[in-house]
Amino acid sequence: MDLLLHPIPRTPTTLSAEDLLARRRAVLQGLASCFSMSEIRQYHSQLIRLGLSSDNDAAGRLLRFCAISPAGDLLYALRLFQRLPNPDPFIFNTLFHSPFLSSPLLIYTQMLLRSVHPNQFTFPSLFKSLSSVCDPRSLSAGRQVHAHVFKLGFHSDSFSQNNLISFYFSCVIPADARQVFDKMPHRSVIAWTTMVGGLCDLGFVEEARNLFDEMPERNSVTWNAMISGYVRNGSYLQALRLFDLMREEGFELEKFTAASLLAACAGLCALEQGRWIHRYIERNGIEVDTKLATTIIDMYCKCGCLEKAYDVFNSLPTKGISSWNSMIGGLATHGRGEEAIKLFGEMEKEMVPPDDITLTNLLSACAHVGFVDQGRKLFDRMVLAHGINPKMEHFGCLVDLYGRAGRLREAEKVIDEMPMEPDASVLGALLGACRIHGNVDLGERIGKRVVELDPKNSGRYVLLANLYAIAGRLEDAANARRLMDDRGVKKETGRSMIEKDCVINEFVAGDKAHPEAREIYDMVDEMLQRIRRHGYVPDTGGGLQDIDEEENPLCYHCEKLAIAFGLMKTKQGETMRICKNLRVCRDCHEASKLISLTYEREIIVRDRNRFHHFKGGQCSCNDYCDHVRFDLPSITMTTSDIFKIKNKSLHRVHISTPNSSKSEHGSLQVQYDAAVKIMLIKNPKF
DNA sequence: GTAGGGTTAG
Repeated sequence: MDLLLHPIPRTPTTLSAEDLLARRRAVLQGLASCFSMSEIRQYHSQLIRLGLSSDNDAAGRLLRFCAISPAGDLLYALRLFQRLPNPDPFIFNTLFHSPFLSSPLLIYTQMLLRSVHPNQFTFPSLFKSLSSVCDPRSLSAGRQVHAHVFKLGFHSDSFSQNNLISFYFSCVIPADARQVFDKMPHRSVIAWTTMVGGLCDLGFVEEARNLFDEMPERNSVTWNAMISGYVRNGSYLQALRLFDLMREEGFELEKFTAASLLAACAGLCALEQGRWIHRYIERNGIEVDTKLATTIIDMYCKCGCLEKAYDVFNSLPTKGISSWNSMIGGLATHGRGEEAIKLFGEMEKEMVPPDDITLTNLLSACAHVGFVDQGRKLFDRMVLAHGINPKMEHFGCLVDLYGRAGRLREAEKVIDEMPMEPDASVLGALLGACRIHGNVDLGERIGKRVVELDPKNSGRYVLLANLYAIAGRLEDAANARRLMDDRGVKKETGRSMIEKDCVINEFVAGDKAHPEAREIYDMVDEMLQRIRRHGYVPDTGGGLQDIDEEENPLCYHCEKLAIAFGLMKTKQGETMRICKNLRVCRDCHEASKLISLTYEREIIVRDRNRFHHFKGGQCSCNDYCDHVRFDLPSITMTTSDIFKIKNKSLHRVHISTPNSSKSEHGSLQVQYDAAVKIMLIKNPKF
C-alpha cells in the first residue's frame, strides 16, 4: 500500500514531549544511514505515526534521499513535497539538486507562487538543473531566472554567477557566458576556470588558451582544465607541452592532471611518457581509483602494450565496469577476439553486469577477427540476457561484422530492419565493406547516402572514389573527388608518429622537414632494397591505388619514413611502435611484414581502426583488415581517356608506370602511349 | 539541522 496516498492514521500517542523529541532524534539519525527506498518507507511511516509528516526538517531528509540518491525515487519525493503545507527553501533546493528532475522551472514557479524566498543555494542548483535538462525551452527559462538573480540581489553571489556561466555554455551560447563573466564584480579563479573549461567544451581551444594566459591566478584545477581541454579537442601535443610549463611554474602532478596526460599519451601512442606518468603515480602514492585505473589501462592498450594493460587490470582489487570495458576494448582493437570473449566470460562469472559499451567492444572484437556467428549470437542475446537495448553503434558493429566477412546482403538486411534511421557510421561500415569486397553497385548506392549524411568528412568521399577507382570507373572516381573539392572539404593528411626519448617524431609522406630527413630517406631506400630480395613487389605500379595517400609516391609513405626512423633509433630486439591517423595501406602493410622478417624486429602499428603487430613476416590481423580482398580488374585506357579524366581532376588517382603491371596483387594496369608516359613522369601530379 | 561553483575513463 502506498503510504503517501493512504497515510496511516495517526495512533493516539501518550508520548511526553521529551520522548517525542528523543524518538524524532532517533528517526532522523536512522535516516542518515538509509540506503534503500524500503528503509525510507519505514522511516516515513514512523514519522507519520509521530505526527511529524509535515515537519520540514524530517521531510527534507526523506526527500533528499528520494530526490538525489541513485537508489531513490523522484516521484516519491514529489508526492512528499506536494503534501508539505509549508515547504522551506531547503526543500525546493533539494529538488533542484535532483539529477532526475525534468522540469526544474515548474518547481521554481511553485516556489514563487508559494512565496518561498530563494536563498543563496537556490540559483546554483537551479542553473545546474536547467543545464542538465535536454529541453530547448531551458534557454528561455534560464534567461528568466537570470533576471530573477538580479532582481533578488544575487548578482554578486559568485556561486550563482559561476553556475550561470556554466548554464550558458551548456546552451552553447559562449557570448552570454562571457558577458556574465565580464560583468562579475569579483572574478574568482573558479570563474576563470569555468570559462576555460566551457570554451574548451565548445571547441574554442585557442580562446580558452588566451584566457588561461591572462589569468591573474592559477591553481592545479585551472591547469588541468586547460590540459584536459586540449585532450578533449585532440590537441595532445599541446597538452603535453602545457604540462611542461606547469612543472616549470612549480606545480606538482596530481590525480586529475595525470589522468588527462595519460589520455594525451594514449592519443599519441606515447608509451614512454605514459609509462613515466604511471610510474609517477605509483611512486607518489596518487590514489588509483576506478576511473584513473581505466585511464591507465586504456593508455597501455592504445600504446600497443596489452600485457602491461593486463598487469594493471589484474592488480586492481576491485574492478569497475569501465575497467572491464577498456580491457575488452583493448583486446578487440588488437585483434585478440577470442581473449576478449574469454574475459567477458570471467566478467559474467564475477557477476558484473555488462553495459552497452561492453557489448559494443565485444561486437567489435568479433568483427575484427571474423567471428560472425558468435557476434550475431551476442547481439541477439543483448536484450534478453543483459537487458540492453541495441543502440546505433551496436547496429554499426553488426553491419561491420557481416560486411568485413563479405556477407553484404546480411549487412544490408541489418540496415533495412533496424528500428532507427541508420547514421553515417552505420552506412559507412557497409560502404567500407563494399570497397573491401568490390561490390560497386551496392557501394555506390550507400556511398552517395553517406556522403550526403556526413558531407564534411573527407574519408567518405575518398572511400567512394576508391571504390569507383578499383572498379575501373575512373570518371566517377574523379567526380567523387571533385565533389569533395567543390565543397571545400580537405582530405586529411596521412601522418605517422613514433616516439623516441619522450619526443614524438611525426612524418608526412614525402615530407623532408625532419632534421634527419636525409638519413631517413636513405634508410627507406636501403630498407626497400633489402625486402625486395625477400620478394617485395611495390604496389605502386598497378595504376589505381587502393590507398589514402595517393598524392605521394608509395615508397616514401609516412609509415615507411617512421619505420626507417625506428630502425635507425632502436636496438635489435626492441619493439617499434607507430601510430597512424589513417588506415594502413596495402603496400605499407606488405612492406612492414617483410621488414619485420628481414630486420628481425617487431613492429606494432596502430591505425585508424585497429592494431597490426608485425613479426617474423606475419601480421596479427592475418590480413583480415581494410584491404581489398579481390583481384582488381585490368582496364585499358587510351590517351584521350586519360585527358578526359585529367580534366575532371583525376590527377589525384594514381596512374602507374608500365613496369608495375607485374604486380602480384592484380592492380589495375594502365596502358598509354609514349607521349602520355613522358608527361606522367615529368608531372607527377598528373 | 540540512546544501552550492571549476578538473579524470569506455
